[in-house]
Amino acid sequence: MPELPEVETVRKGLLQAILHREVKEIAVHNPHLRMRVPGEKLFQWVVGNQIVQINRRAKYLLIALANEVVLLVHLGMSGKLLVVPGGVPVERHDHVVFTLDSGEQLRFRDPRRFGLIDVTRKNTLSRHPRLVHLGIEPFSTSFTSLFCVTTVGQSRRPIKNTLMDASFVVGLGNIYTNEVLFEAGIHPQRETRSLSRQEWQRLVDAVRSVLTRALQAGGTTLQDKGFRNVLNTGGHFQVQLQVYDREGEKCPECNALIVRVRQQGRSTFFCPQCQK
DNA sequence: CGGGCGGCCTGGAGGC
DNA sequence: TGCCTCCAGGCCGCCC
Repeated sequence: MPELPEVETVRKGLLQAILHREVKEIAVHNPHLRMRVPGEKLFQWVVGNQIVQINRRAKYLLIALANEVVLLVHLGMSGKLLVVPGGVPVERHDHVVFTLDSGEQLRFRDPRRFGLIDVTRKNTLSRHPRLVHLGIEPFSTSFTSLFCVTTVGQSRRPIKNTLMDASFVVGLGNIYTNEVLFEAGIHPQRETRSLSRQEWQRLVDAVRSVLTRALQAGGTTLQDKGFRNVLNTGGHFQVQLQVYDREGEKCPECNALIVRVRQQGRSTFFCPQCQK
């Protein structure tokens, strides 16, 4: 669900909607997210401060305030950050509501509560326990085939598991990992250490290309309940998906039937003809 | 210590 | 119509 393109889409929406706004009020309706929402700290550190920057690290949104405090938000599976006009009734899963000086509200809505909200000081942000183990950003110029060979080139895990491991490279979830492997023509169950330098290059290129196109499409929204941006509208990349959620359909390249297997407890989709 | 896997959580889909 | 089971999946903690 929210992978890098979705989180980045939300970030762009937040830049338009809430940059330079001041947080006037915070209401925590349900603190029971993946990690307990630190209500007291939010009230003391966030209320009365202006939003001065909105960044992203991996799938975390980092909302920086004028007092050198940073709000961390992770959308988990079903989390949304919505910007709504004042006066709109709060819904059942609006767990945390930030009221801004414009009168609008920023709402964290998350039916499954896999999301996370935390607050930390800017000078210790990089040592935050949720950020400290994260791997490389896929759009970093340091993310090269040589980097991949050096860091995970000896691993015996299936390549799909490696790509989804955020301590290696961040931002890829199940949907985009399937698409990346298809674009690179690599079988998801290949042993990581069996990849040639050329295949790693195809993977690195495919990661950037798939993520770029998904971002241009505003992310992937598979069902009614799926991903939404801050204005509560969906993305369009689902129509460009080549293999994900297309079991039994024809491969767009060779017309072979797309296969689904279970890997790492997750659905894996691939073309048995094109992906070697 | 690399890495596999269970559990968290709810709503929707499908079977009967 | 209603009850049940299964499934979706990011990430952490547990354990081999």
